[in-house]
Amino acid sequence: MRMSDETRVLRRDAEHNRRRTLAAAREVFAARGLQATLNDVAHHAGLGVGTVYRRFPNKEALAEVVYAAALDELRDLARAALAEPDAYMALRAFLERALERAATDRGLRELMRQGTDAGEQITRAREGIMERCGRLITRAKHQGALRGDVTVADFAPIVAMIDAVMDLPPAGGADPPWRRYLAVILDGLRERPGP
Amino acid sequence: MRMSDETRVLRRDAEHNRRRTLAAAREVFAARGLQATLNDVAHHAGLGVGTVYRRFPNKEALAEVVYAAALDELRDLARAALAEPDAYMALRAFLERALERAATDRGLRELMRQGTDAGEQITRAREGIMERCGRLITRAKHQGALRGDVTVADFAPIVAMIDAVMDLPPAGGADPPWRRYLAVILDGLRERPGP
DNA sequence: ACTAAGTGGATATGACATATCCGCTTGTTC
DNA sequence: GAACAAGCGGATATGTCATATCCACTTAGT
Repeated sequence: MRMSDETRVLRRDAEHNRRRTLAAAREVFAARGLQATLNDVAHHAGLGVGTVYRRFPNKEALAEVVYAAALDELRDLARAALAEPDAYMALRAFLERALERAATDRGLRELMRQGTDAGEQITRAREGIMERCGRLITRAKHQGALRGDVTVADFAPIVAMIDAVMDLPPAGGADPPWRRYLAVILDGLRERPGP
Repeated sequence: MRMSDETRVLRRDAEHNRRRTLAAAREVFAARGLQATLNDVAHHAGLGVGTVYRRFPNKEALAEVVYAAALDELRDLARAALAEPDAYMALRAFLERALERAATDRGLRELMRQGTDAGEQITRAREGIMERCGRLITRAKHQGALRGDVTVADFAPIVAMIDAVMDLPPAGGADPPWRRYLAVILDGLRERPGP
């Protein structure tokens, strides 16, 4: 009985190059987004294109390996947020952390944005995140912290809006503008004491 | 003395096709954005590619003719807003109208977004809009309607954020979601009575 | 009827990404 | 240390796509 292709033990140099490929992919995707080519990744890793294609059938498969863990982390973050007593503060903290992670990684952002094509694992992680954030929102409403008209459907648009503004450079020495806009939006969605 | 090329009188059929080209360009750019090809435009107009290239040297020139008037209108709208007594309400009304116009026209949106390449006239119109909105914002602050930390620099990001969310379909029979998000953001930037 | 102007669309051009192929090198095994 | 499977590199085939031109043919205007 022979091992399946996926788990076959690689020759030492091959394993080394696989790691180099993944590290390079992380950097390149983070800096230039998923539209970077496998040639870019290969050269950034100091390898030939053929070497990369020997390990990964195409860019999507590589991206899946690179980002599966990252998305799982975010999902765990969302799960942890559900344990907090104050749902509004938990949601806010989660968004800040998740977006902070996204701020330094164009590829991650593109993956979160696009509903389609991303692989099985990625899709499942994203659904997990959505589901938990939905529950956070519902609880925050019941706790009277969010306006009654806020729903899960607002989650993706909020992320999209901040995403649109994420590349703005931090003015002066302060932190980047997107944090302020996130605060504005979340603030705008708070329940206000009636007049 | 002969007329310059720009104002030369076209043969009747040529003039007719020029108009058809412009009309087709308006529709195609509005629906698919500026990345639509001149081939698309030509065929949508029922013309050959060559015919379009005879009148317009390239896509940018065509886009300039198509959108110069539209941007001038927006600039006039901004100018009119400056005449209103309540600067905050004027700004809000202007944004609603301008974005409403943009909502039905991808090409217009792309033109407003990209700082670069757009032609002379377009650039000037956009600068005119920015300048007037800057003054509106300043006045709204002095009138105590906007928070002290709001500046002209917030204008482009606000537009970008709404733009990111503009293609969301109107849920149910209501009006499109971007209006609500614009309201949320503007509301979040209002000066609040101290605690 | 003559001709300058206009027309269509096949096609040249050039950019670019994906993926493969194969002669050569290297790690591993016995 | 020989033999060989595994791995490597990168030139190149392939495919896609947008831009822009060219020229044989048609038509408006006089």
